[in-house]
Amino acid sequence: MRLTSKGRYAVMALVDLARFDNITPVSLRDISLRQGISLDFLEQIFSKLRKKEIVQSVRGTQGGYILNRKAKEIKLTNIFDAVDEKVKTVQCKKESKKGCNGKTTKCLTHNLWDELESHINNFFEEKSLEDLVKDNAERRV
Amino acid sequence: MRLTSKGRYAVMALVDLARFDNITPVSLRDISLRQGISLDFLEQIFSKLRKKEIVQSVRGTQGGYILNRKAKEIKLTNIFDAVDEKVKTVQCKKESKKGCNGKTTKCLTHNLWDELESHINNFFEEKSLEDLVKDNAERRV
DNA sequence: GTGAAACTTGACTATTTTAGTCAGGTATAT
DNA sequence: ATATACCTGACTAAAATAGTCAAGTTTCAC
Repeated sequence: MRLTSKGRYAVMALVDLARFDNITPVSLRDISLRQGISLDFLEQIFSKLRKKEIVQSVRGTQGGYILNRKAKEIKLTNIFDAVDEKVKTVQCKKESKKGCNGKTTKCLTHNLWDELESHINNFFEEKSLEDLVKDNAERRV
Repeated sequence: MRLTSKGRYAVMALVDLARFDNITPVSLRDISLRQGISLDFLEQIFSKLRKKEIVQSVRGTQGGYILNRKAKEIKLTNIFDAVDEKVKTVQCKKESKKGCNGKTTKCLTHNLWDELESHINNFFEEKSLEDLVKDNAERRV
């Protein structure tokens, strides 16, 4: 079970972005340099974040991105959802050969995986960008 | 973030195995048929489970595998550990370019990933094979 | 109005991981 | 003996990952 770079980078970049005043746009180039993430890759990620209205773009010189909502209102869930980072524990298809369709007939461990998925998603639903920025500020004191 | 088949199969197979009396060995062929898992793949998995002393093998005709410990004492952690299913949330290397070594200088989100890892591992440490078998028996009533 | 900075988009690709397969064994109950 | 079942290691096709690359468009600063 591992987290993909796309998901990890998305969060890293947004925490970086959220540290600023949210009025002056921050360029991806700066984030790229600070976080050591490829600029091209960041562009892919931010394109998705913008489509899901997590960030707003400002084009042209001095442009960049700013948060589209308050840091408090952006949960990890929203970020992961935007970049298609999903928690997948089961593989049972609608028409499984072993009769597991997730409803009437479940495989021996179906409940377990559902539980695990919820457990992880709960974590993502509770954490906001604000939490992360604060946690960081404290550690720097 | 997804669970690999190896980890999922290992748990499925062990739950299947744990339903029996733990005296008569259960053959991989049977598990393979019941759970729809390739026999060759199961052999790989059980080889690892045996090395970590989670199951015991009985060779020859009428042979198979039995649990090497009580179902209560086998936690998901043990199973995942045996088949090298690891929870990996960070990628920070000892000598990262951005100075994150996980100790003195941490990247902005290092704590978060550590927390997430613990959160998931807690789940695995609490669940035992016995829990899973019981949960299943109840649902069948 | 002309650069340069920065966002925008889509296609492409090398590498790694996954999820097995395959081919040979060895042990033992009947 | 022989069939059943464990045992081992090497191999491989397919999918996912982690980007790169190329060709734009927009807008600020001068």
